[in-house]
Amino acid sequence: MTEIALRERRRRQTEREIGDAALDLFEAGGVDGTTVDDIARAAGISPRTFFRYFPSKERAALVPHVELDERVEAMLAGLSADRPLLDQLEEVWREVLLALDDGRSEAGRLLLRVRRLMRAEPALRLAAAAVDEERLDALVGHLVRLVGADDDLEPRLVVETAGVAVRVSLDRWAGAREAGRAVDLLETYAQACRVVRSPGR
Amino acid sequence: MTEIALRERRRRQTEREIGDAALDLFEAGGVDGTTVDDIARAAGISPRTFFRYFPSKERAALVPHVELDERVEAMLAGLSADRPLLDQLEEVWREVLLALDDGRSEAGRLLLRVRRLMRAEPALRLAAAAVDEERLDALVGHLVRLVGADDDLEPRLVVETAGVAVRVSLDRWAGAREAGRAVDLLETYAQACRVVRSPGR
DNA sequence: GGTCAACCTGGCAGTCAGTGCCAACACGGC
DNA sequence: GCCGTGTTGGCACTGACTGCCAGGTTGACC
Repeated sequence: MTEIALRERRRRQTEREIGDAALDLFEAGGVDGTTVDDIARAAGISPRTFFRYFPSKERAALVPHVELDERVEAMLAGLSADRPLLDQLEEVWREVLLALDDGRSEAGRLLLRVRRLMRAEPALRLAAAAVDEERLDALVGHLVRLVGADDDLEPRLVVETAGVAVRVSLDRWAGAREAGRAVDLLETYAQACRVVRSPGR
Repeated sequence: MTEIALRERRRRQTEREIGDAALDLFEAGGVDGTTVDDIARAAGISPRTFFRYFPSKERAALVPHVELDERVEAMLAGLSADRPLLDQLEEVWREVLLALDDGRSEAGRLLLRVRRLMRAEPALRLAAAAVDEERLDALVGHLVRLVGADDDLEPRLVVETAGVAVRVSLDRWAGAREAGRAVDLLETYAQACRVVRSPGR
């Protein structure tokens, strides 16, 4: 029992250490300019061990934020079949963006670094897309079960649509921050949701 | 002049030959089970030459359909700033899907094979996502210039939203076809557009 | 018809990502 | 102190991808 929890905590810590090292190196020398050996050396582990923690070097920059993830999980578990799904999803993502506290919270600071990097690194965008795909697929599955649909077309479209608003908002936020401009993430997201809801002019 | 056109035609032909070989092999043994050497051998070229045609093995399965691409290009060039962009984009994509003729046209047959493969092959989905990203970015740039916006938030969201409808429709089409069910691509797309336009309930 | 220049191609050698296998090791439970 | 489980690192290997160079092709031009 406690043993498992202990190991889990240890694992998380190592994960974070490797992730931090990767992020530093990626920022300093680009993803292509950084080898797995570099990351492993910086994190004090062997390359072989690196691949026991991450399936690719890009993924090391995308360590999930456990605490935030758990909150999302809880919110998604609480979705109701009785209200429009898009409304509820937008509320959930809004909560998440709020938790980033414009880059001041732990999760926010981290995500800001990652999204900034992503803007310059196609390889990172790809890796992030793969992660997103998995998560959104799972979410679609959940929604299908929730509303008892025999067809996942609508849930899938709603999930993807909501996802687009989030992704575009985050990207613009990171881009503006990088350029020194201040952009309110939540306001951008609200605007994005508006556009997505009535995209014709 | 003519020389360039000739070389271009030659190049296209080789591209198609390599692409066909890759598609065959991917269908037979999966993407992971196929090496670049395999593809090169089947296409009668050296591995070194393969990489002069494609930047990765996955991309060999995603050879653009020149004829269709040119039509799309022409349609996108004819977009007007005076009508809602989403309406126009949906019309363009509708034309494209129409040209697939439910998998009976050359382009349709090819795309059906590719989309089928993509459903089983994450690596292919990733590669396709990278291609899409580039194209959609270019389209967003075009729209920004067209409407003279100082801000690409709205065009980007519109383009991505329209893209989601297309992608989801194609995926469902390929999936249904694979399962032996008949699904009308255009009808699915129309339904997807409807959902995307009023995603709440 | 021969020469020139601009490609196109293949081979070679090298880097690096990622994996299977095995031996050493850490550690909590007994 | 011993045991089982899980973690780690080294080794060797496959395979993607690249830079470089040495022929070969081909159309253009005299």
